[in-house]
Amino acid sequence: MPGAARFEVLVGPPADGSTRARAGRLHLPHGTVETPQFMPVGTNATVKALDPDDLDAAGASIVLANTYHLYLRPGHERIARLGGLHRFMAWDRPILTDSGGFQVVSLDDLRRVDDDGVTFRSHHDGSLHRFDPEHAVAVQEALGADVAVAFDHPVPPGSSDRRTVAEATSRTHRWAERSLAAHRRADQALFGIIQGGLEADLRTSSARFIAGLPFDGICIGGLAGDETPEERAAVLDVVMPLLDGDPRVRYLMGLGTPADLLMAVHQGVDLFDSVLPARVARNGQLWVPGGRLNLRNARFLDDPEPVQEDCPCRLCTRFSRAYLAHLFRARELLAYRLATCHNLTFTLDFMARIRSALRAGTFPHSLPDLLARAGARTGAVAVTSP
RNA sequence: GUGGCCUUAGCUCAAUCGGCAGAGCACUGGAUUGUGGCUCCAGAGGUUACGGGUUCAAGCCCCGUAGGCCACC
Repeated sequence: MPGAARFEVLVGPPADGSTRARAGRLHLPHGTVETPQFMPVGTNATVKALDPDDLDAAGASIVLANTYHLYLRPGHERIARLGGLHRFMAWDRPILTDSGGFQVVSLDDLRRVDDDGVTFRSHHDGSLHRFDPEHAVAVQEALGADVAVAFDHPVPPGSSDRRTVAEATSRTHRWAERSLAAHRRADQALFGIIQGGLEADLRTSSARFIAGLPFDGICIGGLAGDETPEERAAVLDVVMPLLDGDPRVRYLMGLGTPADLLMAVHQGVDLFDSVLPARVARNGQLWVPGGRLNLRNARFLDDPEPVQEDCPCRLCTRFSRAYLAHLFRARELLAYRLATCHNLTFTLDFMARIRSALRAGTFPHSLPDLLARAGARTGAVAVTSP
C-alpha cells in the first residue's frame, strides 16, 4: 500500500496561523491530482449524463465510483474479468472507490449491523447480501481503483444519540484495522475514515485512532448530513488540528457547495466529493459566480444570454438560457448533460481558483472574493479561523 | 328534424339527500451534499357553458339558449 498514493505539499499553511489551507499534489497510479481538488461522483461507473470526454473538458482529474452499486450491478467480478474499472468505464485517470459503508447504512432500511459487518437487501431486487471489512476490500481490489476506502459505519443523521455514535465509531475503528489487514494490492492506496458524529471527544479519539494507522490518506466522514454549518465547522475545528504535521492527504467526504468546499479548504482539507453539483444540475439549478440560477423559472424562457458569460463549458459556449430552459421543460436528455457539464466546470474551476490563490500566497486574503464567487448567502457561512 | 346523454381550474375528471367547489397533471416558487435523472415542500389558479326560476341555501331541482356526443328518421 505505501507508495500507491504519495502526497506532496507544494505550499503549506502560513506560519501566522491565518489558515490551515495548503496546495499539494496527490500522486496515484493513473496520474497526479492537484489539490485542493473535487471529485465528481460516478456511482455506476459513469458520472450521470457525461462521458469521459465531457469529464475531461470539465476539468476533472479524478472521479469517485461506488463499490456498493458496482458490486450489485454489474458485479465486481465481471468488471475484473473485463479488465478492471478504468478500462470498463474508459477513464484512464485516477479513480477512488467508496467503501460501500455509507450506502449500506443510508440507502437501505432493510439492514442489520453487527460487530462483524452489515447484512442488507439489494435496492434492485431485495436479495440478501453481506458486507464486512474484508469483503469490501476484496470488492474494491477487484474493481481496481487507484484508491480504496476502508469499510466504515457512519451514523445516519438525525437519529444519532451519543451511545449510537460511540458504538458506530468504535466499530469503524475495528473495521479500519481489519480493512488494512485485508488489503493486498500494492498498486492501490487505502484510505481510512474518521467518524465520531458531532461529539468533540469522539471526533478527537477517532482522529487519533485513524491517523495512528498506516493508511495512505485520511477521510473525514459523517459530515454531509443535516448538521448546521456551525456544527460542521466545530467538528473540523476539533479534527483538523490533530492532523497538523501529518504528511497524508485529507479527504472530506460528501461536501459539495462551493462555499462548503472553500471553508473546508480553509480548515485544511485537500480532497472532496459530492453528488450535489451534478444532482442539482439535473434538476435545473445552474451554479454561476455569485449564486445560482433555476433554469426551470419562467423568466429564462425568453433569455437569449448564455448561462454564464465567460464560462468555457459546452453549454455556455453554444447555447442560450432560453434553449436550456426549453430542454428542461421538454425533459430532453440533452438538458441533463449540458447542465451537468456546466456545474462541474464551475465547481472544478472554483477549485482551480482556490489552488491559484494558495500557490500565489494570497489565500486567506482572497477568502472574501472567493466566498462572493461561491455565492455564499450573506451571513450564512461564517469564516471560522482554524 | 326528433329523442337521449353531456358541459365544473389550462387539461382529464370528482363533489353522498340541495348544505364551506376538490384531486391528478400542467403552471409559479423552493429544497437536494461518501447519486435513483427520482423525489419532497409550498403556492397560485373558479361568475360550476350562458340567461331566468324554485329554495333559508343550487354544480346538483325546473324552464329556456348555445355547444358537443350518440341513436333514430
